[in-house]
Order: sequence, then C-alpha cells, then structure tokens
Amino acid sequence: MDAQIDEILRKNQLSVTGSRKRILELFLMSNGALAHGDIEKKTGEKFDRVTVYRTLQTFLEKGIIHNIPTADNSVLYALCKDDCSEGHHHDNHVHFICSECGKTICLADVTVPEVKLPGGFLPHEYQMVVTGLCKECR
Amino acid sequence: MDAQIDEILRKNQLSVTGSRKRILELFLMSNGALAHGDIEKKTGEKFDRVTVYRTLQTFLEKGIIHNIPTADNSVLYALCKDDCSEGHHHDNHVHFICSECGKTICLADVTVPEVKLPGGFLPHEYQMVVTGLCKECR
DNA sequence: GTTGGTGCAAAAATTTTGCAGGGTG
DNA sequence: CACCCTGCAAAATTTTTGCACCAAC
Repeated sequence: MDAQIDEILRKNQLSVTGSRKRILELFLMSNGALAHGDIEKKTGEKFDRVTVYRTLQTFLEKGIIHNIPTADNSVLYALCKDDCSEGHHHDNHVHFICSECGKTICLADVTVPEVKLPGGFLPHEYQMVVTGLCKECR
Repeated sequence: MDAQIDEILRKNQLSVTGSRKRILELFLMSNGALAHGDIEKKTGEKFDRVTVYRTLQTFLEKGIIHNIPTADNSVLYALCKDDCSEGHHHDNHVHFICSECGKTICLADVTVPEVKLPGGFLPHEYQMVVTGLCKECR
C-alpha cells in the first residue's frame, strides 16, 4: 500500500509529503467517495484545513481524483481510475446516491451509455447519477 | 404566463407573492437551469438574498423545481415537469453544461437511456449531465 | 384578524489568499 | 541549497438563523 501511494504521487510529479500520503491512503482504503469533512475527521484534524483544500485541489488537477455530483450538492471526491490523465477523465461509470442514507456509491461496472446529442454540441464528458435506495436501505 | 404562474403556486398551496412570481417566471422563461447567483442578477437584486434562498428551498420542497448535480459542484435548479409530484421527480432528460460560457441547457428531446444496475439497488431517478461546448462556443 | 412571507441584521460555515517557516528532492 | 509544501492568520464568500414588520388570504 505504501509503495503504491508513493508510486502514484511520483508518477504525477508530486513531492511525497505526509498529508498527501495520508489523504491518498484514505481514498485507497475507502473505495468510495469522500467529502472534505470526512477527510478532516478521518485524519483527526492532524492537518490544517487549508492543506486539505490544497491537497484535494492538487489531486484534482493531476487527475488523481475527480469530484462527483451529489443529490444535495455537497462536494464529494473519488479516486480516478488508472486511465485518467491530467485534465482528462475517463471516469464514466455511474454514481448511485442513496436517498435514505445519503451514501454515494461508484458503480464501477456500470458504464455510462452513449447518447445522441442534437447537432452542434461537442460533448467532452458524460456523467450519470442515479438516486434511489441502496442495498442496505431498501 | 401570469395565469400559469399563479396556478402553479396555488396548486402547491403557496401564497402568491412578488418574489415567488418573479422567480418562477425566470424559470419558465429560461427553459433551463439557474444558479442562485443567476437569479439574484436577473431580478436586479430586487429581492433580498435570503428571500431567494428561502424561495428556492420552498420550491424544492414542493417539487416545483429540483436541483441538478453538475461537474463542478455548483448548485443549479431547474423546473420540474408537470408529472413531478411532491418529492417525486420524473425529470429524466439530459442536461448539457457548456464549459466555455457556463450555460446549462436542457436537452428535452434527449431521454436518459436506461441502465442496468447491479442487484439490490432500487433506482428512483436518473440524471445525466454532459459537459462540453455548446453551439455558440465551439 | 390570523397566518405566513419578507427584509434586515448578525452569526455560522465554507472556501480562498498571502506570507513566513520548514520539509523534500 | 533551491524549491515546493505546510501552517497560521485573515479575508472573502456562501448559507443559515432570529426577529420585527408587512402582505396575503
């Protein structure tokens, strides 16, 4: 795990620092989406709030994580797949939001279907969000 | 138009007030999604910022509008179709967000394709957001 | 007249920015 | 050692809450 973290950071030309390692570790462990608040809690507020903001921003720019839309418009981040390059996400799986427990789940196996757009539109990224009840809450 | 607005408000057991009429009118005219900031601008700041917040909140609860998740996690609202009842939305058309001019366009003719979910998930609403360049900006 | 909505003020929460010190490569 | 990252402080922005007044029914 530790080696994996280092590799991800180095591959993106980022210096390996404590906060980056820890936050990246959280994403690898959680296997889901994290909010800014989650990260603060899970690190035990060991890092400055500002550092968390900047680290997330950096990860976003490098394409290590992406942000995902949620039902209540809070800000959630999730790990990108390996084939995300800088500024270019191929993260077109479906996100499921449970309206009961509020959890956001990445349905990695469900790919976003292609849609035909009216002429003139130049699509760049597709996102799909399904809301409903998850396994536990139904 | 004015009669239509009154009817919508009355149908939802809301008193007909200036701000509600104006904000609802904006949604009917825009035929697309509006951000909180858009509304403040388009009303010429005639109404208190707080009133706008509360009006939007009320409309949300009544199911007159719904919020749209966007790629950059800004908060957008759009009118619900007629068959939206309270807390029950069937607004499954595609939203297009232009990354150049920032406009959000409802592609009413493009329906969201059905996707197969893994067992256990009980879907309620499908939303799809496409980002890219619109006709004017490409 | 009663109920509910609005505006104002203030507080709370979230996010951004500047700068000096410290860790990384 | 040069550079980038972090923490602290402060500012800017966004959202929420309380209360008195006014408008809608």
